Amino acid sequence: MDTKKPIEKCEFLCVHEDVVQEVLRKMPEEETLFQLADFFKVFGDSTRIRILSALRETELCVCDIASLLGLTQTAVSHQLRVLKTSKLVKARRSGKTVFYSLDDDHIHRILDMGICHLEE
Amino acid sequence: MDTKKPIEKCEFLCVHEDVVQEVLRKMPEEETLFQLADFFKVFGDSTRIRILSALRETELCVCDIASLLGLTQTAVSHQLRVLKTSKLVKARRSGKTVFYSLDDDHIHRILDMGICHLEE
DNA sequence: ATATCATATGAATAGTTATTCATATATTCA
DNA sequence: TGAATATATGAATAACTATTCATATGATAT
Repeated sequence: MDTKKPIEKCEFLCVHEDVVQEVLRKMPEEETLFQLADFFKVFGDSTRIRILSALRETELCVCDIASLLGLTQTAVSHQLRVLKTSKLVKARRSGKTVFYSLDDDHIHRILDMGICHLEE
Repeated sequence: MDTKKPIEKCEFLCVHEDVVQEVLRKMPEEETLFQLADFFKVFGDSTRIRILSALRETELCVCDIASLLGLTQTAVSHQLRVLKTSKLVKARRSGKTVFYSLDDDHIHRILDMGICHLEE
């Protein structure tokens, strides 16, 4: 309560304590918010967005995606792993080839919503 | 056509040219996809998500946000600038205090959609 | 089995970004 | 005007992440 002030200067002197408490009570769990940020983070990279956007049309193998987007096979493979870990895409093996596709229709909608937002 | 192969090894030998062309034709503009990634990127940070989540309840001043989330005033201020630049929040000055709030209802819905997705 | 092809992966590098520190600006009050 | 307060900002640092390089794995065909 009586810690030395010189260092703290303007540290939170202006806080509206009641408002803060009320908001804290209403907000979702910390954990939920971290998960939410992680969720959006996956969409927040142009390479991944372009991959998802391509997969929105049809399933594609790694080479097709690389060719399509002008990326190396390795870069695509790494990002597909991220997308797969996040359950945004799924893989289907056919011989030497692995075909990727969007994991479910939900992903479609999220992309559409984003594009829709840009158009405003 | 007859460039030396040794270096290229497995570079795109397996491409399904017709499929690639078709997808390319249907995909949105490159530019749109980059914008889309940038849009999601703003949501892809836990500090920003927590700030937005707090502002979902009510407008708040910088100090309140900092106190609420256990962050420094500076860190909050920097992130508010990012959010403001991206048109996700707006500022209202009242004397020495600046109150921030979500820029429009749209942001609400995007957050809700994200949370909704997590709950599946 | 061996060679070839498609994909995956570990490690290193390069590029990006969030936070901190120091300080500046803007507003109020005495 | 000068002191105090709330917020903003530039520069440096620290943490993170995408890409590349080299190589491994998995699958097919000869």
